Amino acid sequence: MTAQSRDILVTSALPYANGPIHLGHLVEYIQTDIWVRFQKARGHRCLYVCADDAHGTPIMLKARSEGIPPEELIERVGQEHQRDFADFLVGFDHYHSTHSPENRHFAELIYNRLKDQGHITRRTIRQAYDPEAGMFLPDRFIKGECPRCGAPDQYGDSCEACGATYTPTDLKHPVSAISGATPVERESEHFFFRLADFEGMLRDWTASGSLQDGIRNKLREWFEAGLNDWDISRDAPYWGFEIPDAPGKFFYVWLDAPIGYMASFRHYCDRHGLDFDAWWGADSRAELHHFIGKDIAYFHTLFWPAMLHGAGFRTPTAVHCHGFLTVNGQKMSKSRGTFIQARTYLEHLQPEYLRYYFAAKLGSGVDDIDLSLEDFTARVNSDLVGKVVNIASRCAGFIQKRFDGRLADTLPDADLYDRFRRAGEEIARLYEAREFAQAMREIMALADVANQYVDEQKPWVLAREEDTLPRVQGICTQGLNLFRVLMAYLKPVLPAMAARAETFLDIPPLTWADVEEPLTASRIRPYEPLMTRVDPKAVQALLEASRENLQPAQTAVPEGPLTRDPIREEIAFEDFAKVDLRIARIQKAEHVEGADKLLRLTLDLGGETRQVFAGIKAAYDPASLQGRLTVMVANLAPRKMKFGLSEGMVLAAGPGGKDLFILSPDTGAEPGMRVK
RNA sequence: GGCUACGUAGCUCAGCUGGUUAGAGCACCGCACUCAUAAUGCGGGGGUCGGUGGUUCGAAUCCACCCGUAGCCA
Repeated sequence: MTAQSRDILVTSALPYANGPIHLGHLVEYIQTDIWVRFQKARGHRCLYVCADDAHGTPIMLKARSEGIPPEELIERVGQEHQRDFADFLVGFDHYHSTHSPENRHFAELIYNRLKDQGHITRRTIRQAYDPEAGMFLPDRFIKGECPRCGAPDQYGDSCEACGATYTPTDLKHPVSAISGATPVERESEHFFFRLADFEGMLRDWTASGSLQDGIRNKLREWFEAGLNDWDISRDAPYWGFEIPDAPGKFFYVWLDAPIGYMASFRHYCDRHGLDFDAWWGADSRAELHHFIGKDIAYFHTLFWPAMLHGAGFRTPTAVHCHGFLTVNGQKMSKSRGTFIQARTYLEHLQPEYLRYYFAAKLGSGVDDIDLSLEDFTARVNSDLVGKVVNIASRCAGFIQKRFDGRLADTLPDADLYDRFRRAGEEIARLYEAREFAQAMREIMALADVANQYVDEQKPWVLAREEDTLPRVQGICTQGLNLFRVLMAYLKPVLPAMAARAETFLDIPPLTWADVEEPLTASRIRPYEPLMTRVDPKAVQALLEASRENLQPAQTAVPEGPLTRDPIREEIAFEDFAKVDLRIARIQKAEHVEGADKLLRLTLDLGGETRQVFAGIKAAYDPASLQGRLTVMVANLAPRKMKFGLSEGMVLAAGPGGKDLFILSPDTGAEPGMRVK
């Protein structure tokens, strides 16, 4: 049924070895793993490799702060990463490290070949240097005041308050984040990769149809802006590979990171007797697919193909970008408990819930996807347990009790089975195109049909009469066969549940081709629940645990709101009692024309309404405020403002700008209630 | 700030190159059923398709501007 077997090498981006895997990472590994499992199920030779990205300044500093050698840090984190991936059923064929002999070999090889062909140049640049720590400082390690808006404590590349971008030397009052010393400028010779040498080749590669539309647009923009040299060296002290014949100079971590794909595969080849060059040689006929996040598209669509081409290797067949993960519609947040680590999730919930939910939301585009925990619970329970598992569950009892576990010899509705079988073609096309969400929709539509079938046939009615009882065996055999087809289609997403289904049906591991023939006249085993429901309480516990996770981190930071803004002088109760705080419902929230910071709020006090102007425009979307309860100062003297009269104020915490947080009462509070 | 995406029912999302009364799942309401992990089936209510203006016989779908969200600016 399928075309000839393909050779497909697949990678996910290398996770950085200075911290744990979180749910945002998992979008990518789950997406890739589903695609790989699908290819394998279809009978292709598909290999999935990955590695830890184990070099660079952040790792060097983190190891230093823990008082251990970097080797020890990356070994430990590497083990943690692999355990997390394995527990999420991500099935790498090999997982390696960029701090490995293979990677050193390829980094040097590629560098030397590029250098021999004149694609490397040297140039002296001026850079911030920490005289106390004795090292050059990456932009992110310099802090100071924003040159545009004066916001304190901003990083060396951009301002979080006003969004300005600049270079570290523009910062006012810069300090090193490492030692606190004032950085000085110092000269150093750096090595550059001449990316512009490859513009023609890159334009051809871009046009070859292996990129998503959004990414192609982005590339066009980058081409128009012009391709600049890429700085690929860093000065000692640096944690990485020293550049050959250049003592004290190291490869920038981003140079050897993607080379880690090759190193990992090389290691696999050595163990399994594969011909590396057949996959990576310039004339390779194997496919090479990289799955990455959209934030690192630049490295994978420009530097990486250019490096490969320049060094005489093949270029990628495709680079697949995905978007970011938001939780409950917002960026993952430590304070909201939505910055969820893989390990924390595993302590509360099954990995396959998340695999299915991601599959149900992922398409081929670069759009962000949202993990809405309420939707997550409802979707998994309804689709997987209510629909799919239900088919097996409602048929199994009859076969077991009435027919001693024996399936009928033939299917009563061969056409229906055939319809399920033929749907596999379209579902495979969707998997191949990474349209997982659409594939899940197709599969669930079939699950609905299967439930309708059982409903129409009413085996529970037929089972009451002796003369209609024999038909029950056929109907339930039909139902179980429809379930089996669905399970084959879902197996890339739900490998563990598929394995339980295989045990239940007493069949060898399902492949895509198995659906060609129905399962008849065999014996099944006693039914056991194939999947249990998501417990909303476990979801809540997960959020709580994630919130707790960073308590230590927060207390470890010496500087907090209290040091910046100390508690004010003591007051008497009478002083406090003068302030009349009331619960208010935000009836309307709207932008004020011409106002930079203000929103106009119409507050319902449960009897009267007030107009209040609040300086929270940067922090809240008006639509998200409407209907919310909050707390206001109700007896504050009205104030005439440029845009109208403000009759009170709403309470909010935070330094300002985007970081403002208005108050919410617990459920039960009603507009007008006094807060005391 | 510039650029690239995105903004459709309470929630999560489909809607290809513009064309009859805008769709699905979940949630909600009613009915049926009781085999199944209170699962399933049938029916129903619910949307000014972010806003404003424009192109067109006709726009959720094209254009401009505005608002909001995300990413990139090496």
